[in-house]
Amino acid sequence: MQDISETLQQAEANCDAHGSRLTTKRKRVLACLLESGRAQSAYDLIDSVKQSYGDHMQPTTMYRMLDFLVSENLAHKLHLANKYVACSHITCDTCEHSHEVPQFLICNACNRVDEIRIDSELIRQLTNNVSQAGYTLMSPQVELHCLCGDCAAKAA
Amino acid sequence: MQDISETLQQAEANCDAHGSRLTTKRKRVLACLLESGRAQSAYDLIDSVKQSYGDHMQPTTMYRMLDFLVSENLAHKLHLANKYVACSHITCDTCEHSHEVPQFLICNACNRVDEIRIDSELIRQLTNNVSQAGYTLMSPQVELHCLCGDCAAKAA
DNA sequence: CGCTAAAATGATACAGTATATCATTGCCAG
DNA sequence: CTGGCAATGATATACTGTATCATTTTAGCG
Repeated sequence: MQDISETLQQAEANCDAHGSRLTTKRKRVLACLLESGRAQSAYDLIDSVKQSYGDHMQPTTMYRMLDFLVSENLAHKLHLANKYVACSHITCDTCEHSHEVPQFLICNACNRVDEIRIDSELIRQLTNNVSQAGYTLMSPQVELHCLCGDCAAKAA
Repeated sequence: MQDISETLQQAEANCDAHGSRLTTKRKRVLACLLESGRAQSAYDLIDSVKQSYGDHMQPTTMYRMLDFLVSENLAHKLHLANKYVACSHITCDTCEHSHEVPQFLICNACNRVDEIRIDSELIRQLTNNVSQAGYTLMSPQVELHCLCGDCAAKAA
């Protein structure tokens, strides 16, 4: 597990590299996402930021922060859960991962999220299914409702 | 394309077979889903039922109807879109399909939905990914944001 | 430096999705 | 025919997300 402030620095560097700005507020939201390591709703994050920094953000503001982070590939929106999660590849040097199709495993119980890479052959088959059915894939992101190891153990 | 009233009869028979009841209201909701052939939100369906039958259902009621239909495998909830769609396998004689992992292709533009079967080898790989990451799959349902052929043609 | 345009943020209101809770009705087994 | 359970009604409210317009901050430029 990487140091969070280090990750934030890297994120800022990534933004600088193509002329966008990781402002204080944006950084706070990202920091909260990184610290929790879990998926959080926009409203969860409003609470987190308030808690950690005493900064009360309006919903509109929070959604703007999140849109920015997602557009910069610093975070992902999980549509299945209506929550957001930090990208697990921020500190990778290149953008080689950003062009892969991510597969998200979302723990229904504790909102822990693991972002794993899908085998490219598997993606090929999925998209093949899609085009055979006459559809075009828009946002190739696979999300699955799961139970993480810890929560499965507790439940048993 | 199968006749809708025939599908409804089959659905009722399926319910009877294990002692649950496809009441008038439940049947109306299912009929609306079948007629449209598209994904509809709970509130869309309230309008549809009102339109077709003059029956005004409260949100609470509609969500109960939908929970029932989903639990009977007569409909599916599409979490990506927060919408509901009729199961495309109601009229299959056995429940052989219900144990497969469905893959839903959702048209972002017109909400048309196709439910296709995923190759079992592909499922094996997906679930393999999941268990290697220490997770247990809860609701194995793959949903993908797409554009259907018609809408892609219009957009061009 | 001071101006200006664009980017970022603030503030208010509201639309859309979903659930909690308690009351009432209808059905059928004994 | 009645007691209990399944189904539905009714009201309120919580959660998720967006529209709109105002204000502040920043970067670039003469």
